[in-house]
Amino acid sequence: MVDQLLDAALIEFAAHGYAGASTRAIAERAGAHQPQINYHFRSKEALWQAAVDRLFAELDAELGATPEVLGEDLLGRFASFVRAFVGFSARRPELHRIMNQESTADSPQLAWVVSRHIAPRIEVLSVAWSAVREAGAVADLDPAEVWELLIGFGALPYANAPLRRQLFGPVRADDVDRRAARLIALLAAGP
Amino acid sequence: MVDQLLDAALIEFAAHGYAGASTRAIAERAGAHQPQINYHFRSKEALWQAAVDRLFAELDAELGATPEVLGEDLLGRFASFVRAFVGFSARRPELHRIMNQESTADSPQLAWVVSRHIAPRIEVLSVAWSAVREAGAVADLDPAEVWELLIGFGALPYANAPLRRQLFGPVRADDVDRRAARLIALLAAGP
DNA sequence: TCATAGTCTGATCGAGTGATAACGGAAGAG
DNA sequence: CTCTTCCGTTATCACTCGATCAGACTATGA
Repeated sequence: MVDQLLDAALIEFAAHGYAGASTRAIAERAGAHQPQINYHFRSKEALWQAAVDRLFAELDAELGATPEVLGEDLLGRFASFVRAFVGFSARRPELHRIMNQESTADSPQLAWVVSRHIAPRIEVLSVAWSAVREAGAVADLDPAEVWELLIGFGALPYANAPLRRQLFGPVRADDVDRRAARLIALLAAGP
Repeated sequence: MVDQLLDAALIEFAAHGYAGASTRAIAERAGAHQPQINYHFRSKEALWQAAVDRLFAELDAELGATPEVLGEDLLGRFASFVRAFVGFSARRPELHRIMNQESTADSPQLAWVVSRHIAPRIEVLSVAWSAVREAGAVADLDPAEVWELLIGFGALPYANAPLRRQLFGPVRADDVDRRAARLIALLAAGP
């Protein structure tokens, strides 16, 4: 039941934001009753944190499972990372939906997720990108710009899938591959 | 008073989403009492629509005021448009905050804003981009990808300014110019 | 068989939500 | 002066929110 509640919570929080999602809707989606949320988790906020924790754990599992071809060059490794990231963003749009919802104003939720999840990953990305850049394999962008391109072009279209579908119709079958390739070329060649 | 209510509504809706923003908070921010919202507008939804309408009117005013150098080439005109768009997104982050909030799930609000505001502008952008591309001045991207780069790289960092500030500190003075230049180079050279 | 721990259920709490009605006052027209 | 119209204020409506509680159900083990 804990897992069903976390699944339902992710969908509801991603769709309506922290304030807009109701514990009753989450419970109903999970096939449970509303007080079970306060039984298995202390509060709505604790449920939100648990759901976000699990989501980032999924992300790490997917990125860590990147097949690292032995001896592959730095750029090849970075390209694998980009492909995995785009794939995860398409399969699990909830992560960036929640982040976009909570990044519009300073809030305890934003401070919590930044210090616990985002900032450490920015650090890792910065180190990795500096290494690739010093090897001369990619464009002259700072880590912040790389981050912005990853999120803005690699994840946002999936986070805003309902809008995108209304504008451009159903997504192509090779959408993820095509987007990852474009993104890698963008980061390699640069503007 | 109508203008103060619209200003306050934009800030609250952008920060907390349609469901999460309360009419009392909007009224208090505007220095008014809550029933005045239902007096000047029919309902919370009508207030939201009026605020969004005014926001898109501001966007049109800014984009329409783009200084069009006589005889300037197609790419130059498109570059001016990009600069104006990035500048507006930085000065008025509420637009993309609201769009990101409402694009995470199908809703009456999303359908309304798409048919009334987004779809027509997509149409204009597509025609303009096709003209620039056929002139061979820019990269081989479809309009959907251009749209995604404009929003994802040109607007999202400002929509998520609270997150961005926590991660990368205060923004540089030349942030808008720098971003617009990068974006123009990206669209001109392509991946 | 009984006791215990873990989980679920229904009822209910106070607080906050959008919306409405009744009333008051200010300004302009006749 | 009086009537009318516009706008603001107060009070209150029914509803939903997150949270809490007592009691019921289930399973395990002594």
